[in-house]
Amino acid sequence: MVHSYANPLAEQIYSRLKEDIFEFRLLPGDRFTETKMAKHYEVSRTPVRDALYRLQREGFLEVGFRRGWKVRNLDFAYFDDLYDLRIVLEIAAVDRICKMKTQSQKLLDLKDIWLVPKNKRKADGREVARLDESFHLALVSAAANKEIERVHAELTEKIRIIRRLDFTEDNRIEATYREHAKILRSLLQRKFPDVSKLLCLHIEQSKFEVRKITLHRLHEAQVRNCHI
Amino acid sequence: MVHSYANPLAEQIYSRLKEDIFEFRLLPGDRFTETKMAKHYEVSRTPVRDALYRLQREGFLEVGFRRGWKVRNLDFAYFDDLYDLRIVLEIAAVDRICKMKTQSQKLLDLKDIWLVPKNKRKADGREVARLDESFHLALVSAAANKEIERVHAELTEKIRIIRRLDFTEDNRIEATYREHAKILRSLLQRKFPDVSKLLCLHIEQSKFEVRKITLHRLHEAQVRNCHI
DNA sequence: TAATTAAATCTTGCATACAAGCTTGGACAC
DNA sequence: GTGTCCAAGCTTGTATGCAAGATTTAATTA
Repeated sequence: MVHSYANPLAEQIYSRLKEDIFEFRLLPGDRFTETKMAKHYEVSRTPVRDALYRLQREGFLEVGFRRGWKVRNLDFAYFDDLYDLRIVLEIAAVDRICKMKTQSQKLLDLKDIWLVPKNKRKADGREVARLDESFHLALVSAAANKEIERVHAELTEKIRIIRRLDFTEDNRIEATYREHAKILRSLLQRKFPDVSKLLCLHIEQSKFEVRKITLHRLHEAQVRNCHI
Repeated sequence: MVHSYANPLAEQIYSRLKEDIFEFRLLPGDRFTETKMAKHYEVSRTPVRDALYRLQREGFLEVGFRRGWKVRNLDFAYFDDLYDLRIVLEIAAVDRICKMKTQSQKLLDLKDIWLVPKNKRKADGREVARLDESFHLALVSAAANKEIERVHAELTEKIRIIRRLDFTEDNRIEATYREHAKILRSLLQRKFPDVSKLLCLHIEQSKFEVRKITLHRLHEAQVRNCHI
């Protein structure tokens, strides 16, 4: 029951749809039908439906009974709740880590990425965005609770659409390196109160910055892109 | 996009399947096929598939590529992780509640159920199990974060299958009333350190008791029930 | 002109047909 | 007796047909 991949086509459509949403090729508020999507991706309605319902459960889409599909609008109250949940989970993770007897290898590996001289830092926004996600996922993974990890990973997917925008300005990239370094150093010394405070501020700051940027970028995308 | 219920049949099959799993009519480890389930519920494979995949993503079932379905085995490491996540979320909830300016009505309503004289308490296990769930859901709901609430509600569904068993013994029902009363009183006085400690112990204790009972009950069910 | 209504169209929900590929059982070789 | 290989049968993945009901459009009436 371990080997074998399930629903190859449905999986593929799921990924492509999600990417279209993330890249703002499908814009918040856009309406469409299953038949149109099936035509667009050149498959039948069945795998499209599977993908759509999965994305609906994950909160990216809405569906009305015989009334078609709609990309969910960006809702800052929703993202605020997600960021607050993220703080809860990551603080819980570092709490658990600080109480552990042995240092997790996953944390030590992070040193090679975040505790490096300035000239070895990455400068590309997309890459730093990916590294930032990996950093926080690794923190939670090191806490050794699969369910916390799973929920945190799902949450990470949900905020990615706006979180990426935090790395489109150089000073934000620098701030990320600075703050991750401080968090990591404190964590390796197991100073829970310090880590806790630093992490909380770090996430709150990111939440704030992203909110500033998002509306602007969304408007850009609306002007630039051709809809599907 | 608000009115209208989606997929009536699929929804119904989902509920019936879940109930069959919860009531141990479908036992952990049981294998079955989509066609058999469709015959059993007298519908086509389509709504059955929708329900099955939903239950798979929720962690109740496993599916192999063209190899059939299987009810997931009870895994105590999994439930331990869920209980730990539950502690994290509920502690976070009471933390938020203690920091609020005004008292939530949802909490005040709980007084009528849990702060009552002994002769007004419920004695039926199933009913107390329901009330216990409502108590903890209400705590988290009062914390005013929809995403924490959603994750906690999903988690509640996942542990229900074994959590119910905690209320099959009278002394456990009494302990629940006693502990809920203490938690509620401390919470209404916003004594976070007290609530935090009481809640943590309460959930840990429940986790421990349930673990003791589950294997025994599961064995009983295996002997008693006819499989689907 | 505005409101109402009825028909046509659209969209999803469910049933079913077919195909790809996994599993199993038996024949066969050694 | 044991291991290998092939074929038949299952089981799911995908495509498609049809029906219920929601939406839209246009005609009709006040």
